[in-house]
Amino acid sequence: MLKLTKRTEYGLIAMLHLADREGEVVSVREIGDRYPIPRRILAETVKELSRSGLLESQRGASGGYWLARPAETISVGEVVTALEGAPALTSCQDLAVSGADGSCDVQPMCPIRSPLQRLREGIWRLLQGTTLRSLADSSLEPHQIFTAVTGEIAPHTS
Amino acid sequence: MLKLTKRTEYGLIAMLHLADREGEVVSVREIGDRYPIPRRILAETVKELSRSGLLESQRGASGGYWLARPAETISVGEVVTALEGAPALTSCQDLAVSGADGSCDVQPMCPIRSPLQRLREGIWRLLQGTTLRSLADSSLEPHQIFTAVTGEIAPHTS
DNA sequence: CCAATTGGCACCAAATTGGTGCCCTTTCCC
DNA sequence: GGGAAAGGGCACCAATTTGGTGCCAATTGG
Repeated sequence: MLKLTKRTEYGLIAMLHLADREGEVVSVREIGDRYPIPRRILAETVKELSRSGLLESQRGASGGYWLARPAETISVGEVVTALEGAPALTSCQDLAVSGADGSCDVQPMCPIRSPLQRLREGIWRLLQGTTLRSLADSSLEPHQIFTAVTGEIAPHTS
Repeated sequence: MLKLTKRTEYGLIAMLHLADREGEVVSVREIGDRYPIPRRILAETVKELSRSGLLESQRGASGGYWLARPAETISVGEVVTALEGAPALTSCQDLAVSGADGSCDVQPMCPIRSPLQRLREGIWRLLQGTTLRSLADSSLEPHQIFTAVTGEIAPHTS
């Protein structure tokens, strides 16, 4: 099913929120208070993003998370990859590993003929080409961010 | 998980095969003999494509399926939609229905601000912009077609 | 020391996927 | 007319994926 998982959506929301607070240390509690997301899952998700190196964290009382890099250098694709793995193809690696027809054995040039692979790659490029900054700069209210990502309406936007 | 279902992959393979035999009536048996796909599922899939109007069929002894329209007018997006439904957003319909913030109530103009929606739309456009013909014209051998779509290796390419 | 916060696992229920079984209907061909 | 070859319709099933919890340990500021 060509769509992102809830966890990925949550992750994007969190990343967006952190992008908005760039420079500050933000706790999961704060993020959870703003969006109708199961706090627990949010914590899991953010933890995962931290493990993947997209976020950095500080434990303890006044701890929390923050973007590991500037928002304009983090792509949606990276978030997706971190939370649900690279979209199967990753160019043509998969084929190379299984020892396919032999045309794309060496990694150097990789204009895989398979047009469908290219299609998938196109999607991938789309994701990689969209940065958190470009997402955040659309001047969206918190609840709008939620709506934008999930397609649902935020119940308790507080 | 940003990826197509097996059924969709099978569907694409079948459509590609039928595009190659444009003008002829092709049975599921023939398609099934060429690719390592559970015949049964293939039949289900093709039936579905027929119900969606992408294929036409003829019952009886020498029956089979054929493309309902020229291969250059059928997009990958249509096949995907037929087999796994339209990718959730279909522009902004979903939001409008649920009565969101009010900006996109009327259907006329729809430059939804939500950039993520646009992202999903971009993917969609990619799929809609790729025709069966453009897929088929990459001069692929049958087993290469299979490999292209599934990312696996065809066992009995016969 | 205590409360706030992140870190790590194991576990679970529901939905989605991938795949079968079984039988009916239509049509060609002998 | 009858049988074989095809498509059509459903119901059903097992494995995987998703979405979500429980529970507790480790860190750290006050």
